Amino acid sequence: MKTIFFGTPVLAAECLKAAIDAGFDIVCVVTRADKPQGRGYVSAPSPVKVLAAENGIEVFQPEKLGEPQVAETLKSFGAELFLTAAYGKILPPEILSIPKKGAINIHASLLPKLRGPSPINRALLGGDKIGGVSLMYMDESMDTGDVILRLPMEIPDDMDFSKYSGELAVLGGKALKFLYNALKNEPGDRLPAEKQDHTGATYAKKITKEEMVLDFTQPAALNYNKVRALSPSPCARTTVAGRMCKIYKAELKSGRFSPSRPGRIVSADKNGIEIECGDGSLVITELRPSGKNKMSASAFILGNIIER
RNA sequence: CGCGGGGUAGAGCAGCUGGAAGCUCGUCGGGCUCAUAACCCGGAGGUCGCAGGUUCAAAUCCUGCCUCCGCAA
Repeated sequence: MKTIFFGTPVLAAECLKAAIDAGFDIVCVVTRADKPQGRGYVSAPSPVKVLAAENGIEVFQPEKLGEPQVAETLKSFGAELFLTAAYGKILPPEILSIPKKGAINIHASLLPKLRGPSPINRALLGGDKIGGVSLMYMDESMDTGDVILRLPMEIPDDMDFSKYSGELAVLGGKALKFLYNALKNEPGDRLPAEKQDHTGATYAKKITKEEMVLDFTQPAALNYNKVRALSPSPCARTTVAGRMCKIYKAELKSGRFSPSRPGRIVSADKNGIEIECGDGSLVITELRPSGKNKMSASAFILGNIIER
């Protein structure tokens, strides 16, 4: 089944791999144009592009999707299906209408919950107990199309971003496998899909820099969720001993303190750096000071003076 | 040429206005104690990222390189 794949970041690359494994004949990969990024401002290919190159798949990197040439180029591949995963752009109607089997998006939430760019982070930030992936037909707005399949999974309290993404990638692989078989056995072009309940929709907007900073006047649980939702990237931050640090791991500790002073360092020892929050406290166990490597809290304490 | 901070003992750091390599933890040996992640005494462990240069003398100044990281996108 000739398919064109759209995607850019790491997660999309994992989906692409899963799609290849599932049996889709990926004839072309569309990904964002290389742009200068990272330290030194060097132009780097997207993870999807790298993977495509490894598999000998043609890569197409249009600047603007609206231009007629783009649609022409996409048509020239004669693909029956478009598959997207975190491509980052809304496809215009003239492109959506090209493949006869439709354009299907894989999204990391149980739609209509958490539509938008950061469903994974938001699920953890919100302390959701259930998450998953959805397959849907794309329409002209963000994640609002008819849903083909939802695969749910439980989210344990101690799950962090990297773990959750990993598990979602596995689920996504299963979803794609299902999709491949379903399309193969489908006499028509479209699979059965149900409309979303738009009244129950929530939106997972991007994480802002302000949100990454821990706020110790807030309950410890909230800060804990922040740490795990953003680890290992982009990472929750705060200043410890006067240094900006990324916080990779932390533990939750409930309890009350009589002279309530949020942000106070309760203790700093081998077990970590315990900081009082609005309700309970947060024990930082793994962090990275700016300009340094990741280290355990106990190591950090050895060379830094911690004032209570 | 986007901006910036590092690379010193197993770990985390100080020293960097040039002149005997240090701190905390760990580790090893011994001691104390009913006992201890406690305390006391003692020891081992470092080509100061690499390569040049300046100097009587460089971890410390200069040049190049390697490498790790933060910001911004």
